[in-house]
Amino acid sequence: MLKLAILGFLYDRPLHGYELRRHLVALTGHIRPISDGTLYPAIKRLEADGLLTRETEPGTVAAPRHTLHLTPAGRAALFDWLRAPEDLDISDENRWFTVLAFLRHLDAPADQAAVLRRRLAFLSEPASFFYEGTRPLRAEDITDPFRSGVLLVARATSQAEITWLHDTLALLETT
Amino acid sequence: MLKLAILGFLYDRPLHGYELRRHLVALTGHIRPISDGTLYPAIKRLEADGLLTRETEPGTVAAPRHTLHLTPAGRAALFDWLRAPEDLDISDENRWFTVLAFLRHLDAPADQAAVLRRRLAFLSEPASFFYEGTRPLRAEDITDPFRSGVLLVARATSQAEITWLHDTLALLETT
DNA sequence: CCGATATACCTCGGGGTCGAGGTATTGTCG
DNA sequence: CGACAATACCTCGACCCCGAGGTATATCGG
Repeated sequence: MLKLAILGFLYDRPLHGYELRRHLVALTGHIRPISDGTLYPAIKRLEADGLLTRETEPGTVAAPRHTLHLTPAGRAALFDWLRAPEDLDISDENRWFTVLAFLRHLDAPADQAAVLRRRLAFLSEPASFFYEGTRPLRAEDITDPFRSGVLLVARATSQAEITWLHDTLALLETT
Repeated sequence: MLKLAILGFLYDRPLHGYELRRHLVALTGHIRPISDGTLYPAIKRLEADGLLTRETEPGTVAAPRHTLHLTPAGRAALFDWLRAPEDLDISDENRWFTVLAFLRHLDAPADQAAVLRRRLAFLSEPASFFYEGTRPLRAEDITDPFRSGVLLVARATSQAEITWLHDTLALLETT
């Protein structure tokens, strides 16, 4: 997740940790803040896996900076992930948004469309949120205003996204 | 998160682990599946903290069941959490939905309204998802269809939820 | 009566995340 | 000139989650 967001940002241009952090904060930070204790070990792991290299430059503003460059293996890992996201990347909105943020890096519109279709399939599945004993509750049966809020918002979200998915899939097919 | 969902479900009625699991799967399982290796240790932790007790009953259908009962301390912990959710519970949609699923357990409408207002404040904050170098990008500046999809869906979601929040807050004030 | 399935629970290792804390440099304001 | 903020990076322990695997009982079809 974090791992792939890092690769995605570095694909555009080499960054040093602090800049990378700003990008990550913009992408998901308002939802779920990202701490140094998460970011720097993640960078180390990626370096250890050979997906990126660090080049130390004398600090232009402050302490010496480690500019991070994606390796060919790093680019390959990014493409692999984008072509075949895990189920969690499809179902969890936060992760899904991260996939979308970098999906343009895939060059084949057919590959992009395939990913969008997986999300569409997921959103089209009926989901029941609540149970009364063993019986799943329908939206109409729920009297609690907060729980019906959950259903209302969830449905509005899927509707908006399904519409967008159809539009974008149509657009990809004309390409 | 999981912890509080467990307390929330047990508040309604005592359940054994397997039933609890079904409830949890219905609530968030289609987004993010919950594994045994997560659930049972969580139950153990709650028991160790004195928030629930386990009563072993001879299995009615299969293996002996451990029926889980909320203790007074468990009920108190649930109320504390609902009255003052963490920032992450407010900002992360998955967690927020869990808060909403159990918010009816608070008996004071003023307390419920205060929680809804925190979510409203969060959704009203302007958020920029993407940067070009150091400059935050506006929705109009984004040409990538996938990234503009992120913005479009995010905006549709907040709009729907803001409307619902206003309606529900009005409803709570008449009570 | 055998195997499959559903019920029901548990452990363990690997791995990721977090917050708290630490180090060091440069620029800015009073 | 001294304090402070911003830049820039790093470590550590605590904690939580996950998947893989294991145990055991009841029921039902063939």
